[in-house]
Amino acid sequence: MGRTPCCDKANVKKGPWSPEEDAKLKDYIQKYGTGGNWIALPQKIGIKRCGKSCRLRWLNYLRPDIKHGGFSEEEDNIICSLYISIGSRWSIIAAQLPGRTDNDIKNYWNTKLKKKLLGRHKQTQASRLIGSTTQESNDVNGLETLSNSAFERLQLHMQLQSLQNPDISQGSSKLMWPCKLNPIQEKMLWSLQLLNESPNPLIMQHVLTDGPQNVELFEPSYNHIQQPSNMLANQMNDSIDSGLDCRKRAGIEFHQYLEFQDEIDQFLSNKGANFISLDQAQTSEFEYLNDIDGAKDIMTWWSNEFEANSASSNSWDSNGHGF
DNA sequence: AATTAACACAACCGCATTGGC
DNA sequence: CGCCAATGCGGTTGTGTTAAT
Repeated sequence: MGRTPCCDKANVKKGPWSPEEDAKLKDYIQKYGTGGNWIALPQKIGIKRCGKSCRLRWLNYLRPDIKHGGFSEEEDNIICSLYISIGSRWSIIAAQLPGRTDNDIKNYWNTKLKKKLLGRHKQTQASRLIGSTTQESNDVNGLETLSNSAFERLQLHMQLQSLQNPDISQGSSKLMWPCKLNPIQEKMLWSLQLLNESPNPLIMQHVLTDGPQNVELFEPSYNHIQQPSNMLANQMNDSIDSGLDCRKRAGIEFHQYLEFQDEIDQFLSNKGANFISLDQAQTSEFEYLNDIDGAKDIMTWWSNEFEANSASSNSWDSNGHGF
């Protein structure tokens, strides 16, 4: 049973490509092209490789005009902007960066850029909670497990906003979400948490007590959704509910959350990059992303700020640019 | 100098999508 | 319209290199 393999695994070489294999593949494709059939290509060339492997090697390494490493600041900005807008659609992001491959950008994001933009912030959040209660510390750990593309995008978005309005992020007693979230962010949190199989109880408390009235701003499309009660939020303090139980008790169907996700994706697509005309009603919330240059300016400043602060590990905290 | 940890990048895997029949 | 092979794509793993101890 199961899937039929694309090639005879037993007679196929795996692992790093040798210079000879590279030369054979490159020469053949440059002379004759792929012939529209990657599966048959290895046999024609006389190398013991899977067709998919040949395709990957060509696209990611051997193809002419491929750039490796040395990402410029402008490329960083584009990657960040697009990641916030569309998430981990690496092929689309790569299409905006001539000479870059999706694999290269993905690796660059996962190993460098993400850490640069998110990793340090998480560390900052955790350090702020030193001295907090055990329950609160557990909540931070829970937040780590929450990390996914959408959540990272939300974090990036919030960070950009807090840079835009640093005053907003100060002076609140909220533990994890000290800044006032704009309605779409509230909605994203609400949606993400309820979709999550293991929602973070602290965030749930926030979104269930503070979120609903903000979410209502986005009506009428969600008038049909019964708002979760504050009692439910209190219960989250006592025990960690599964996301499914929570959804069930909130009286919300799964497809309604998917609508949330779609709307959020659509919203971010409209606001993050300047590819689609802006929705007038929501423009004021994301004016700083209305043009790509504005986003670039912020990202450039942010990147410089990070570099300037990276020498001393504590200085970042004192700047008040966090949540 | 040896060992271990962290990092960067190449390559693989398997699911989703596409297109021909 | 459904089936199936080829291709595309994103997540994950493997491997080589460098830094730290």
